[in-house]
Amino acid sequence: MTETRPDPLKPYRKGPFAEDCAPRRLLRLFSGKWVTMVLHALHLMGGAARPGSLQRNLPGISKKMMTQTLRELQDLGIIERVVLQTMPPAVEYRLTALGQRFIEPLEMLYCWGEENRALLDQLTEN
Amino acid sequence: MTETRPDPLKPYRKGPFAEDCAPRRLLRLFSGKWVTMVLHALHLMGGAARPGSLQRNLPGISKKMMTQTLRELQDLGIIERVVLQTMPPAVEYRLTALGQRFIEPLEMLYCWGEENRALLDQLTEN
DNA sequence: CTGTATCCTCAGAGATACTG
DNA sequence: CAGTATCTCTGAGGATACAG
Repeated sequence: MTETRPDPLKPYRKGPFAEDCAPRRLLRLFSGKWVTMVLHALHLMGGAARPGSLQRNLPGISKKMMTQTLRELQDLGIIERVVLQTMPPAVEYRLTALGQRFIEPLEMLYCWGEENRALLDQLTEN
Repeated sequence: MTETRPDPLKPYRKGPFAEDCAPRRLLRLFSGKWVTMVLHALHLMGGAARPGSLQRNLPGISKKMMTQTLRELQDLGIIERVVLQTMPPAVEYRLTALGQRFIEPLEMLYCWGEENRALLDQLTEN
């Protein structure tokens, strides 16, 4: 117990390409299958949307992955869950101020991808 | 044998957030654990580098993942494998013209990440 | 030094059914 | 409609030993 073993994360912390450097953390955030799509959709929908609406706009996502992704983004402080005081009560998710900031690099990527579709098509498919 | 089952990819192909739209393909390319780090390192090293050198600059990557990532990028036409006619012969990998183009969005992300380290630190860690 | 071949683990992702 | 709870499974990622 309390064995003295080498920190398994240590090797990642050295050098100019450290595993947990800022850019890498951004890339990790974007590496989930649905995170970027949910954020992008949320952005296109004006920064706020109801779960059902989101799900209908993201064909292929399961209810589980939708909830899971929303929860993750919520825990990160990127979106917030708001209970609307309507009758009957409704739920919607909104980009936070922090979340809005992360839309910037995401939209950069989306724009680049759309403008350079030709390059992406050029990639040898396998 | 040639069963007639519903195309499992079909649902992803519909709607404005299609799974295989250009921006998504770019994001998928960048979602591998080492792809972006290898490309970024290669870029910082002048667009060409020997495998051993790359590996020393990417602490934590195993030889297997190194080879695998290089092979993948090579198959996509993003990098090329060059055998140097030296004595003894040596190998190096170079960004192709196509590959150079993909450096653009990647460096965008890296820059954004570095300039916005504060925002990334602000994410509620869990 | 470069690259391959195995084997293994575990987390991400999905299918399904159930609860307010 | 929103959300939870299980169960399953594929495959990305990693460790290790071997080969040219």
